[in-house]
Amino acid sequence: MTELDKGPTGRRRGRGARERILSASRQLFREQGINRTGMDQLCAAAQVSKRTAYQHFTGKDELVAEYLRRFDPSILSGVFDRTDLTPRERLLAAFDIPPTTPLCPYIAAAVELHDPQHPASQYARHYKEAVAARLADTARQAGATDPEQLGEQLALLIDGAAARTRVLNADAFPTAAAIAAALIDNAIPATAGDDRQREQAPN
Amino acid sequence: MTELDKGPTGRRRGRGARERILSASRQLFREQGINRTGMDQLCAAAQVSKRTAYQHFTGKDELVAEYLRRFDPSILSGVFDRTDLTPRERLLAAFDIPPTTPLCPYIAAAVELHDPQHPASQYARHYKEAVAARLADTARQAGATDPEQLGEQLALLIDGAAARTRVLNADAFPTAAAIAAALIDNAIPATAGDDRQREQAPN
DNA sequence: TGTTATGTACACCGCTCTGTGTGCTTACAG
DNA sequence: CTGTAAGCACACAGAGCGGTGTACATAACA
Repeated sequence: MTELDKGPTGRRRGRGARERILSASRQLFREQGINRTGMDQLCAAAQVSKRTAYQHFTGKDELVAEYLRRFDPSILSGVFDRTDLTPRERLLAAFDIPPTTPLCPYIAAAVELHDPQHPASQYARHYKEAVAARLADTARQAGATDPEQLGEQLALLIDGAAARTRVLNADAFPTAAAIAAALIDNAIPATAGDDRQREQAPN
Repeated sequence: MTELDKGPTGRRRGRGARERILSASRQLFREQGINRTGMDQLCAAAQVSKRTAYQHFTGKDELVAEYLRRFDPSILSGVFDRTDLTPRERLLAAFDIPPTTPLCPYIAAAVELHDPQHPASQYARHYKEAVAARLADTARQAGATDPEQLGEQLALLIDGAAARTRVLNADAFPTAAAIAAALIDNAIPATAGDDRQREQAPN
């Protein structure tokens, strides 16, 4: 129901099937999981004939991979580009996830597909590595003594919060953010960076 | 091939079907995932007729729940009972997982089943809460100022390492252990506990 | 106008899945 | 030896799955 109803030319059906399919994927794969969402149901939700879907994607596997590739915008990468925040604040902002996000789709895909060679699994791996790299970059800007290590640590915290949120059905990101604050303060020398003028994290 | 071959009376087939089924579950659910393991395949591996399987379990859902319930022994709970270790060492020992363990089956089940109401999902939730509680207990023995918080933090690290190991296909537990060491040292006052005589973790 | 790319409708294939029905065999206890 | 509980073999139902074939409709552009 979000942007399912306007193709590139404003028509409700007709041209723009690919975008409607991907939009429906984002909704259904998250709500029901990948394996529990059939192509029939997905096509019905996208108001697209099954035949058309298979003209845009060679199979469900390719659709799933493309679904993951289209995910990133503004979920995390937006955080790193916020120039209104100091590097340290940007690192912490990565833990301010909207509670609407049920589970990191990359972890979900890797677990559901259960095949490390699946295109979507490979993309999930690359994405996670890219996030860790961006965290490391930001850690470097914040003056961390070992930015790569801090980036990897923060990435692990994000994934832990995502997994735990899913299993426990309760938001685990505040806990992760508290750990992150402690790690960041430990990793940045007292005189480094440009934003050490904030108080010690409450932990 | 582990203990598939000896029922309660030592017979290879015949009496003891239930245990063979659960044993095969442990193997196949971990190797292939729950959804990708059919009852036919599972019964074949257990050398049990399908009819017998459905006389022991009302359905696959119940089997999956029982599979999870039978898992805990010695995977983590063994760590907490090791009296040869100091409390602090026990907390860290939780991160020394054998590399044979592909992914925490509780996270895997929660993601694969995708239904928080599923009996197995509920058990996974309870189990994760129990582990956090035991970590908190041990943290209290180690003299932590806020044991509940430390327990929750360490539990999150374990789950993060498990999830990240799965997605990246690379062991993330060393990273988690390093964070854990830092958190533990931060959370235990300098004079508390009985084992502060160890060197600073290399981080 | 006509051509072409795009999308539709719908039946259909082969496969796998969970779960049953039925009748037969075996192991063990009394 | 015999009764009974446990297990076995095997076919089958009913549904859902991913994916295809065919014939038709429409939108965009020349």
